Amino acid sequence: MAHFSRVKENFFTMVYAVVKLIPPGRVTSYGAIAAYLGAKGSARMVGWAMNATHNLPDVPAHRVVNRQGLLTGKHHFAAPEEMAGLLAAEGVPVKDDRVQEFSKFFWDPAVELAL
DNA sequence: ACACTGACCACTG
DNA sequence: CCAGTGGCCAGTG
Repeated sequence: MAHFSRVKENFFTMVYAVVKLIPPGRVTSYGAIAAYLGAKGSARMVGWAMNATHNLPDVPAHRVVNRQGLLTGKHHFAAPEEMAGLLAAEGVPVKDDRVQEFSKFFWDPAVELAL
């Protein structure tokens, strides 16, 4: 499943695929996903892709935060508190819209899905 | 058809 | 060390 680079899929599709693979209780960053997809500078696009998901249940956008562990996308959720709530429910400590011990819960696709 | 923007990140000066 | 800017893709005005 980790051969997205091989396949010429749409960026959005690849982003969705990676996000879907994020295990519960873990979080990753836009940049990490972009880097894994081989598009380092497209971190912005990753967030955009999430926006395109709107509210797809299969795409846990709440597990995707920025490099600082900040819940930058919470504003785009149905309810701003929903993002932090979902993370907290999975065991990820969130305080003041920021993931505590971010490095500890960070899930890097380039490492976890390492080939 | 052009330009700007957007849930970002890393490199320069 | 803080500030500025470039870069990537796609959608919208």
